[in-house]
Amino acid sequence: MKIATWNVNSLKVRLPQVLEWLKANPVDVLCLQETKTTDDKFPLAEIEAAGYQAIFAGQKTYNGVAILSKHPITDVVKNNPRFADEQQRIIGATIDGVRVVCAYVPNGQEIGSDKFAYKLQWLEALKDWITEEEKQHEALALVGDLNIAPEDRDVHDPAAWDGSVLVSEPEREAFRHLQDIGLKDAFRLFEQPAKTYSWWDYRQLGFQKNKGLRIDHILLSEKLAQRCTACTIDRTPRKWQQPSDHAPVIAELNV
DNA sequence: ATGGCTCGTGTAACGAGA
Repeated sequence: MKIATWNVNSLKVRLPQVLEWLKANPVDVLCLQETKTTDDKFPLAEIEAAGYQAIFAGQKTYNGVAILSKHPITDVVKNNPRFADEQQRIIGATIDGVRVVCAYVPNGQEIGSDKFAYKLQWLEALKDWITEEEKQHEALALVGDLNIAPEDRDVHDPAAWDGSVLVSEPEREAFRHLQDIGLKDAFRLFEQPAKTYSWWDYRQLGFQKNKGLRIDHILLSEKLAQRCTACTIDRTPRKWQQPSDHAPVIAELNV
């Protein structure tokens, strides 16, 4: 199974690129974040025409997540049952025996803000819920825009980013707590080129200068990590015209 | 020091992202 995650920053704008990318990268499962569209406007027909089923949880203007799959999707869950949330940030399902949880973690905006507190509470509740899910599904993948660069090597300029949102110690601690419950960062299971990132600022030629962060992740339960044979970030669509600011992350699983 | 771009909304700026 090939599983991928991509923050598309508006599915309406990016749909042609999603279809183009799937044509070149026919993954089994593609998790999307920031679809920014209500469910009644989700482009289901186009996605089905490309050979994928889809489940989605969207809202107007902000957030929104979806899972595209070549294979049957069962036991769909929307949102974290342990955390009341107006924002559509989680969708999960079982596909080919793998529990897939697609997450769009809050950005946090600024250290000390209400949004930052919400981010940390959200992550704590996510960890509690995933702990329960792991008991029922030993093959589990938590994937998405986790909005945390877990280590300094995931940041183009750690000094410039020091103490700011996405790299702060409380956020990194929350990321480690996800590792404490057995989740493995698929990207770090393998030798990787230095300065590999998944997001680059639209401004100031961020991509051209590789001023990026690795904030999109595929985290695997221990059983699944043992069956992971590769994890890469595909920079190609970031070079396209009118790109998302994020690039897809792909993992290959021997399941 | 700040903002620098790209979304949606809605049709002008503005909030939000990261």
